[in-house]
Amino acid sequence: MDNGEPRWLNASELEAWKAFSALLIKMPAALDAQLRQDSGLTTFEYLVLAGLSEAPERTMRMSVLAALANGSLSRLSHVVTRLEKRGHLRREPCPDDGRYTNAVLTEDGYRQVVEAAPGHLNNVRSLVVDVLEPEQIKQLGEISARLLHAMDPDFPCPGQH
Amino acid sequence: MDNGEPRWLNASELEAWKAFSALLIKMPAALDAQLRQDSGLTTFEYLVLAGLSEAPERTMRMSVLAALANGSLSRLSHVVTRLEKRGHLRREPCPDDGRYTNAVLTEDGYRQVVEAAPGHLNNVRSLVVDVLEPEQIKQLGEISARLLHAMDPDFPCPGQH
DNA sequence: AGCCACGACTTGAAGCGTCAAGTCATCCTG
DNA sequence: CAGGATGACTTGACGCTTCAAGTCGTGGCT
Repeated sequence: MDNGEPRWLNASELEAWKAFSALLIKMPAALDAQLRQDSGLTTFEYLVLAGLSEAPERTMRMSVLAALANGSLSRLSHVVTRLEKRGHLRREPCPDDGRYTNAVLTEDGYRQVVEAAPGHLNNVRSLVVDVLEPEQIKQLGEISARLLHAMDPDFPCPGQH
Repeated sequence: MDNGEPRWLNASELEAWKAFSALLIKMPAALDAQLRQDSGLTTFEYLVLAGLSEAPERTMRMSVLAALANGSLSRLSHVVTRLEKRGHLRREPCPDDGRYTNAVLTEDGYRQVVEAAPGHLNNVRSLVVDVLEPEQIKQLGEISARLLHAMDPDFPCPGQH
């Protein structure tokens, strides 16, 4: 791992890293702020509801949903408890296998997503997509895929379509 | 704001956005995990200590430090309280103007940074810098600068050196 | 059948961040 | 030179995430 002298970043690497690391902090905050403001949802909650809204039967297993929203099962369980109290979804034991739990979006939860989605999309556009050149969007996609693959080899390797 | 029909993302925009948004969640978690594991520090705490270690007198005003670490003054105040309890730094009222508070890194805190820095640097290399082509690092820097500028016009406009 | 291991979730406590008030030193205005 | 007004912090409460146990079906082994 830590073999001998550390290799410091050169000037251009450092500049890129500083900007990128600031982005890693501020972009999620900006996305969260809009959703919180306009819909009273966190990004995580939005991902959960939006994920369910596109699933068959508007139903998904907890663990699948957790992966989709990039969070732990424990975190999801707490969030589902909150969303259940608000009436956006409900839990159901999986009929086929009692070890699994399904989350099911309610009508109320579906309305919530439909209401929140355009504002969120708009925000993604104005903060990211519409800010960059088409070329840069492609670059960002490739860079992101590479970095994800470096963190988790299960992530599809970039460079193969 | 929400003028008429929302414009959905096309396929390549969507792909890029999905990868990027996953990255926004997982990269900070991966950076935090290493620091937490190896040094018992959060990224924010590390930025605070590292910032102080490079400042003249190893001293910095709270509000400057907060900006440097991309966080609110309130958050910094809580963190400084914790770090003060651990002996990594101490508070001092600014001698020139009693409204300001300075944070001063202790010897103990300095050792902490010196110990943590190589592992963190190594992690930044293995998760980001060494994963990308030099060309991509440059692209990532430019993209990040643009996105930061879109969120906060005070951030130096990209394209002018 | 009965026992056990496993994996999917759930739960409670502890830690961290945010938000809204509150404190306090200095400046500014009359 | 009083009496706000301003701006830099501080504090406490609350909400969310994590971490470590705990619960509970199933499927495999004997």
